[in-house]
Amino acid sequence: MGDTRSFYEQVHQIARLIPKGRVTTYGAIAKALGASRSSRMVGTAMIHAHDPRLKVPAHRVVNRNGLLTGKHHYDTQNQMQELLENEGITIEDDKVKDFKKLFWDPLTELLY
DNA sequence: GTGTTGACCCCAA
DNA sequence: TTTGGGGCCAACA
Repeated sequence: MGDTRSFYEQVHQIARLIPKGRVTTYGAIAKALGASRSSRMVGTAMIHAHDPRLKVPAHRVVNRNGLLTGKHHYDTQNQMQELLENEGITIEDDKVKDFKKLFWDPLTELLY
């Protein structure tokens, strides 16, 4: 409300809060911003987040099934997977193993 | 002001 | 189980 920052910038701020070794979803970020129907925009915001100066862990954002839908936007086919595995996450078939356990919901985990 | 584009999501069959 | 179609809306041309 009355926020003049771009939607992308707001998405980036939330994404920076995702703990190492955890993941969240496009939809969850959208919901946390009060724009639950704008999940596609969250994905678009991740394309802009590719700039390392922004320090946005875009690899920790996956779709609602734990699928690595954004992997094609990285330099190599398995870079996203490697980044996650470096944080202790196991990937099977382009999906996050134990997704439910590793899922970090900005709404329930942030404000309590 | 209009049209197009998506790193999505939901639901029906 | 897997597909396919419709809806969504911020940003950009």
